[in-house]
Amino acid sequence: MSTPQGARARARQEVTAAIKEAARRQLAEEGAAKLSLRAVARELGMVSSALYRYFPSRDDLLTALIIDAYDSLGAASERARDAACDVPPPARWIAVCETVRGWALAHPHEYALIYGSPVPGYSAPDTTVRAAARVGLVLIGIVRDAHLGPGLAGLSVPAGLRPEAERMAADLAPDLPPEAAVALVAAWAQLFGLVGFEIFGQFNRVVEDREAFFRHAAGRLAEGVGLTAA
Amino acid sequence: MSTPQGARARARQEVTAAIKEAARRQLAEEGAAKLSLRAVARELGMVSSALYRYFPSRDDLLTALIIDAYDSLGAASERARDAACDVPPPARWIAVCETVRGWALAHPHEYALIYGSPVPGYSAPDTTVRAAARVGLVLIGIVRDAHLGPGLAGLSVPAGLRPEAERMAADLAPDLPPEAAVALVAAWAQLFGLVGFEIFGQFNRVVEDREAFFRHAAGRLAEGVGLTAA
DNA sequence: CCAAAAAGAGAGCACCGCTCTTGCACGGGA
DNA sequence: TCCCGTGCAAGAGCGGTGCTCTCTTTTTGG
Repeated sequence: MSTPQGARARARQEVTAAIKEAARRQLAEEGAAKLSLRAVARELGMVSSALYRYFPSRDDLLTALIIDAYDSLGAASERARDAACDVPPPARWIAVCETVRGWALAHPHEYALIYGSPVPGYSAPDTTVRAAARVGLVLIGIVRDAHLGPGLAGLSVPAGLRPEAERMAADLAPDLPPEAAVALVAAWAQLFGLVGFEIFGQFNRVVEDREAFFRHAAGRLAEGVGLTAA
Repeated sequence: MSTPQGARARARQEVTAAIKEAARRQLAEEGAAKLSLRAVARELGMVSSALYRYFPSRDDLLTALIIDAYDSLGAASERARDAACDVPPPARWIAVCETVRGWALAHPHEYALIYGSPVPGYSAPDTTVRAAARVGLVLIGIVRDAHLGPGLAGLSVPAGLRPEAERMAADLAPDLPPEAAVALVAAWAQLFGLVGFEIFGQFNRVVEDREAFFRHAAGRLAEGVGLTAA
C-alpha cells in the first residue's frame, strides 16, 4: 500500500493520481455525465486505451472519485468537529452542519455524485460504504458527547417503532437511547435534504438568505435530536 | 391547444404521446442516463432523425418527462390531500407525506429525474417550475387549514432571520405567520431528504422498518411546522 | 388542383466506452 | 553487466450515441 517497492510502482501511483486529478477537474467543470475517459486521456497526453491499464472502466474511475468525495466531506466534517470541541454540543452540531453545507457549495458536482441520483443499478462497494459513514459518525459523536456530558432531552417513539429503534441503536450507537438513534438518522437524512435542495436549485426563488435560513434549520435539527440549547 | 383542427395535428399529438410513453418506459427500466433517442425511435419503428420533428433535442424530451413527473407527483399528493380532507391537519400532513414516499418508491427513476442531481448546466424552464410547485402548495394548504381552523402552534425565528421570514411568507403564503413559512420550507426540504435517502439507498443497512420510520419522521415534521396532534 | 408545408428516410459527422493487437522500453534476476 | 519478460503506450476498430443535412413522400389549405 504505502511501500513504494519500485520505481515502477511509484510511477503507476503517480499516473493513477494524475488521472484522478484530471477527472476531478472535468467533473467539477462539466459534471459526472460529461466526464469522458477520452477527454481525460487527451488532457494527460495519453491515448484513451492506455487509461484502461489504471481503471478497468469508466464506472471504476467514477467509483474512485465517489470514495474520494466521501472522504473529503468526511474529513471536512471531522475537522469542523475538532475545531468546535470546546463549544457545547448544540453549537458543535450546527458548526458541522454548516461545514457540510459549505463543502457541498464548494464542490457541487462532487456532492451530486455522492448524494444525487446514483447510477441506475449501481450498488456501492464496501469501501464506499465505509467512506460514506464518516459524516454520520461525526453527528453520532456529538449526540453521544451530549448524552455523556450535559445531557440529552428525552424523546419518545411510538410503540410500533420500538423494535426498530432498538435495532438501530444497537447497530449505530449502543450507548445511546433508542429514541435518540431514530431521531439521529432522521436528522441525518433531513440535513442532506436541506443541503440538496439548495445545491440542486430547488430553493431558487424561494429562499434568499440561505445562510441564515440554513443556520436556523440546523439548529432546529439539533433540537430534534435532543440537543438542548446551552 | 385542445382543438384538433385536422387529422394532421391529431396524428402529431399521438406520435408525441407515443414518444413520451416509450421514453418513460425506457426511463423506468434503465434510468435517465441510458435513455437514448435512437432506442426510442427503434421501439417506435421510426428512424432516429424523425424524432427531431417532435423534440428538438434529447434534453427537450427529458424536460417533457420531468414536467410529467412533477405533474404526476403533484396530482398524487393532491388526491391524497382530498382523500384526507376530513381528518385533522396533522394526520392529513402525514398522509400526503406517505403518498409522496409511495410515489417515489413506485417511480424511482422519475423521482431521481426530478429530485436527484439535475443534468449539468440544465436550468429548469418556467413550465417546470410551475409543475414542481404543486406538492409544495399541498403542504402549504394543510398548514393554512390548520391556521384558519384548529390553530397552529407558535413558532419562533431568530431576529436575523426575521426579514427573510417575512419575505418568504409574503411570496408563499401571505396569510400565514412568517415563522410558519420558514418552518414549512424547511420541512419541505427535509421531507425530500428522507424520501431521497430511502430511494437512493442511503438507508441500506441502517433503517429496516422504513414504513414505520418514515411515518414517525413525517409526524415529527408535522410538529415542526406547528401542526399539533389532535 | 397545385403549391407549400410537414413528416419520414437515409447518409454522415463527431464523439463516446471499450477491446484487441502490436511494438517498445524499462527493470529485476542471472 | 546483459538480457529477457513484463508493463505500458499506441493505434485501429467496433458498436453505440446525439445531432444535422438532404432528399423524397405525403398531406393540407387556398
